[in-house]
Amino acid sequence: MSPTNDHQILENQLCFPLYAASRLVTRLYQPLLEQYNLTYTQYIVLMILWQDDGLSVKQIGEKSLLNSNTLTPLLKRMQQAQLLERIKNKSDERQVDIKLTPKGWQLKQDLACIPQQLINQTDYDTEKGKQLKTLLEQLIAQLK
Amino acid sequence: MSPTNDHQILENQLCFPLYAASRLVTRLYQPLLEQYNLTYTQYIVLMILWQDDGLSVKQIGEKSLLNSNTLTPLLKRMQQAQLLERIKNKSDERQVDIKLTPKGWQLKQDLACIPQQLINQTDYDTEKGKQLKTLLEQLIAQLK
DNA sequence: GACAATTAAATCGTGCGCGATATAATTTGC
DNA sequence: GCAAATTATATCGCGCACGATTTAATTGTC
Repeated sequence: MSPTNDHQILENQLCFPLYAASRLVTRLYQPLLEQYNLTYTQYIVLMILWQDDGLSVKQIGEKSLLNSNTLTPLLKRMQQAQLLERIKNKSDERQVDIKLTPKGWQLKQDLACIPQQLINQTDYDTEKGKQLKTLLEQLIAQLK
Repeated sequence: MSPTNDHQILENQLCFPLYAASRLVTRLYQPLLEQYNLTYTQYIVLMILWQDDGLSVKQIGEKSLLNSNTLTPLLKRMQQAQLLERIKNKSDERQVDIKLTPKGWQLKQDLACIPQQLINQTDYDTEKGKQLKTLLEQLIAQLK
């Protein structure tokens, strides 16, 4: 039994609530997304593409903060599910551009209700949500 | 292209910064923990045990918000690494109690510097950190 | 005290995450 | 123009996460 450092106590760490909250929120999404055979990470990628279709794997990685070792298999699964196409870029053949299929676009409508549904379901204070989002974005900016 | 709902934009969602920040912080820990052959989740479990040795798998699950399907294999790996022992509880044989080995306790000293090291490394504003922690804990309490 | 219900871990299958490395295409330097 | 460096994906291996199910022990009910 060594002397206890204040920082070593779980309750004093920022990292644990971050980790726990992230998982809890993902769990909240999961049952809603499951109806469309989507995972949470696939949903993130869809949101990126709905806003900016045709991005390359690298560009999706920059927005999602995921690398090809996660994205390549994930995008292949989404291609299998006919949500998107993977197209070699003509002018730079190293690059693979991702284009949503009609089915991928359809999901944008199908899932439109999800965010509001979660807000209602949890009735988490909107003001606190905004504060939390701002603080998280500052942290991300610093770590990225 | 369907009408864009404000909530469907990645930038307006709370869930994404939460997910991204959590991964970024884990990445920050990873190289430091790797020196001791630990993963981030194993580190969480160690912190729980340093504070409360001898807890059952269920109790560790309550504190970490992880279930046996994650904890059982993780604890077995930690047992393999001789960080802890898994002991059948005499008075209730369904229960497995987890006791740290000397090597598991030793890590408490070895890793004592990590939290401060990360604080220095990122020089993230302490006041913001506290605010963020409070907001996250409120969110967790609501979702748990 | 037998038997149904409950509880604690373990097991199984799938999909991330990510460090490390490989492969192939493009760019740079000379 | 060609070899070296760089860049974009892909591949590999391992360890989470977690829903669903199984197994074994305990508790509750009559």
